[in-house]
Amino acid sequence: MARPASGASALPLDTILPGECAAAMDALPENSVDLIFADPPYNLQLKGDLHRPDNSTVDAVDDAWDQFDSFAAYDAFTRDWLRAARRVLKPDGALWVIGSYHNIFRVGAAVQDAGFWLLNDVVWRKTNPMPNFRGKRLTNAHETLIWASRSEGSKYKFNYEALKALNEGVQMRSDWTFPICTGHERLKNARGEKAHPTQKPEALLHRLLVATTDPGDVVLDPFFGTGTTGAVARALGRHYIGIEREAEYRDLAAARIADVRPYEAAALKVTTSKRAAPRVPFGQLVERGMLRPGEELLSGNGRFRAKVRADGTLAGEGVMGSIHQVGAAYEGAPSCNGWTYWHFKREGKRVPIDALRQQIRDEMGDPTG
Amino acid sequence: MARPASGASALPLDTILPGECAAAMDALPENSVDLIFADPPYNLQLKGDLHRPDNSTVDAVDDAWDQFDSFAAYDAFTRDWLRAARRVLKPDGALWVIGSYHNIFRVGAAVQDAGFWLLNDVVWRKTNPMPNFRGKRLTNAHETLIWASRSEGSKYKFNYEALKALNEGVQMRSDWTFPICTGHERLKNARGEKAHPTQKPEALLHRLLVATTDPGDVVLDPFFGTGTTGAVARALGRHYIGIEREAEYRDLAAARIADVRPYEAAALKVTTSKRAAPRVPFGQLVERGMLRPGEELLSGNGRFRAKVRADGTLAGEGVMGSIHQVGAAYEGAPSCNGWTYWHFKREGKRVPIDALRQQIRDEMGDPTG
DNA sequence: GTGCTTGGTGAATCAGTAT
DNA sequence: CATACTGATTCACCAAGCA
Repeated sequence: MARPASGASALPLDTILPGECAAAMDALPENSVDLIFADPPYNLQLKGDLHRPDNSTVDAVDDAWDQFDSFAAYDAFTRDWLRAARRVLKPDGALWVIGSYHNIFRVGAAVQDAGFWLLNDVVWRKTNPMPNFRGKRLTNAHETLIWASRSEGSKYKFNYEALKALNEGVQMRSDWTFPICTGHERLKNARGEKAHPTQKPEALLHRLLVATTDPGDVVLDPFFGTGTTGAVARALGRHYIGIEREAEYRDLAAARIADVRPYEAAALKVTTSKRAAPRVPFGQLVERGMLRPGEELLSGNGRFRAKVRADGTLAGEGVMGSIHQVGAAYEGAPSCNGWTYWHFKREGKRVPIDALRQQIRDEMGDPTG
Repeated sequence: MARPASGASALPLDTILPGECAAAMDALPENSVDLIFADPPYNLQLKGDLHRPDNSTVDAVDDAWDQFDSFAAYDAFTRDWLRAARRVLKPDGALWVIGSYHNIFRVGAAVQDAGFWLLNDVVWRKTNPMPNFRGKRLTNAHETLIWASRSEGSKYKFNYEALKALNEGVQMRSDWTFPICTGHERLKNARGEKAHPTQKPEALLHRLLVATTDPGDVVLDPFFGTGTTGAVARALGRHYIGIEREAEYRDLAAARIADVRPYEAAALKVTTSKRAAPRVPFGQLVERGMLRPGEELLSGNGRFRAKVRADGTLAGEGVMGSIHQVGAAYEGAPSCNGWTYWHFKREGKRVPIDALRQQIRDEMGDPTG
C-alpha cells in the first residue's frame, strides 16, 4: 500500500506552478499540504549605493519584487498570502517563515492575527555575514524564522529525537548556526552571475524538514525562487510544490532539482563536527562582572600593571589597547598572548585571566558554536 | 563645570517614579532623555496580568474570539507606551525593547508604526536556557532586542570602536551570548524567593549602555522592575529614571542601586573613532613645512604620482584638486580617502600622509585613545 | 600536489559638515 | 533646503593564479 503518507493524490506533487503566490494557492485544494515554508520579500528600503572601504559597490537587492510603497501595502500583501496559505494547510499542518528585522515583525504579527499559533522563533546565525561597512551599526549577522502551527490546538509534527541526535544528544536550541550560501551550492545563471540574490543554504532547509516533516509529506513553498526547498525535499524523500512568478527562476529550479539524487531511505545520517573552542572576547569578562572597570591587572612577571576599561581595553602607562597590544608594548615584543600574560588578584593570589575565559567556555558548552 | 552632559536639569534624575508607565512618561518634559530601555510584559499567557488602557483586566480565555481580543488589548497597551516614550525621547535618541516570540513581533511592528526607525535586532543567546521539558518544541534559548532611533533621520549614538574593542577587534555582531541572571546577581525578596520573574543580566545592559550612551547621558526605563537598568547605569556613570508600578519592586531596586559603586571615571573612557578627531586640512601640512610645495606624492599601490602645490591642492596628470579628488580621479572611484591613499618618501620608505596628520593631532593634545 | 597571495562577494533599511 | 566637499569604513570564505 504505497499511498503517500499524506493522502494528497489530487495535488500537483513535485511540480513548480507559475503565477502569483496567493492566487496559485487558492487554486489548490484546501487542507491538503503538511508544511509550508515561505521566504517572502523582505521589503528592504535601501536608499543609495553602498560602497565597501575598497570603493567597490555592494550588489544590493534592488529587484522589483522587493518594492512596496508603504508598510500598509506590505501588510496587505502579507495578510493575503498568509490567508491563502492557511487555507491549503492541513489542520495539523505547520508554517515556517523566514525574514529579517525589516519585515519579520510585521510578518510575525500577521501570522498571529491570521490564527496561526507560534511554536518557536528560530535564529539563523550566519558564520560569515556581510560586515557593516560604515561602522554605524552592529553587523547584521542573523535572520529570524517563525515556526507556527495552523491553530492553537493543532497536533503539529516535531521529530524531537531526530533533532536531539543532530545536536550530539542534547536538545536542539532555537539558535541555529550555518554559513550563508556560497561556493558550488550557489546557483549561477546562464550569464555566470548569481542566479538569485537571496538563495538560502540547503543546510537550513535540511534541519527544518527533518524537524517538522516525515518522508512522504508534502511541502509547499509559495516563494520558490531557485528551488532550495524542492531540492532538499527531494533529497529527503519529501514531496514539494513550488510557486514561482519568474520563468527564469522556475527553469533553473527545475534543472537543479532534477540533478538531486534522493538519499537512501535508511541513510539520513548527518555528520556534525566538533568545532574549535569558541572565541571569547576579553570584553565579556568585563560585561559579566568577572573583572571591574578600573581593576588593575599585573603581568605574570610582576613588572607591569594596567587598568581595565569599560570597553574591554587596557590602559597602561602610555599605552592603550587590547590585552594583547598592551602586553606586547610593555615587553617590546611583536606580539603577546594577553590571556596568559595578564593576571588579577584573588585572595592574595595572582591568577591568569585565562582562568576566567575557561569559566565562560564551560558555561557555553554549545557544540554548535 | 559638572553639568550633566545632556542638559536635562529639569528631569528627576536617578529616581524611581511610581505609577503606570505611559502616564508617568507623559508627566516628564518632551525631548529630554537620551535612551529608553524597555522590558515590557511579555503578555498573553500571563493570566490576568494584562490591563487594558482603561485599567480593566483582560480575562484569560482560550477561544479564538477572546484571543483576538487579547491581542488587540496588548497592541493598544503597546502603542500607548510607545507613543509616550517617543515623546520624552530627544530627537536623536534611541530605544531598546526586549521581548520573546510571544510579544516581540507585535511590539516590533508597533515600533515601526510609531515612527521609530529600526537599526538592528539583536539576539540574546542564553548559555543556560531552561530546557523544554516536554520535548514538544525547540529549547527556547534566546530573546530578541530591537534597537531603533526616534526617526529615520536621527543621528543616533553608536560607540562603534568601543564595541569592536569589546569583541577583540572585530565588529560586534547582532547575536550576543550571555548567561541568564542567576546566583548572587539574582535578587531575592524578604521571603527569600526570587524577587522578580524576569530579571535581566547586568552584562546585557552593560553592553547595551556602552554601545549606545556616553557617561552623563540619561537612560529611562519605563518597566523598571528590580532596577537592573539603574544599577548598571549608575556603575557606568549614566543617569537613570525608572518607572515602576509595584512598591515592592521600587524598594528593592532603590536598595540595590544604593549599593552600586560607580566605576572610576577614567575607566569609563572608551575607544573612539577617527571621526571624532579634529579635522586637519591638508594645507596645514604644507604651511608647516611637513611637505614642500613641488614634492611628489605616490599612491599606495605605486601606480600614480602627483605634486603638492602651495595651496594644499595636488597637481596630477590632467587632474587637479584636493587629495581626495585626485585620488578618486586616478582610481576611477566615486570617492577616495586621500589621507590613506597618498604617500611620501622618507629615508627610502613610503609613508602615508596620514602619519603627518596624526603628528599634528598629537601636538594638539587630542587623546583619541 | 601544496601552500601562499590576490581578488571577489554576501537580504544592507550604512555620513557629516560646511556652503 | 539643496549642493558640494571631506573622508571614514570590512569579515569570512571561496576561487584563481602563482611559486
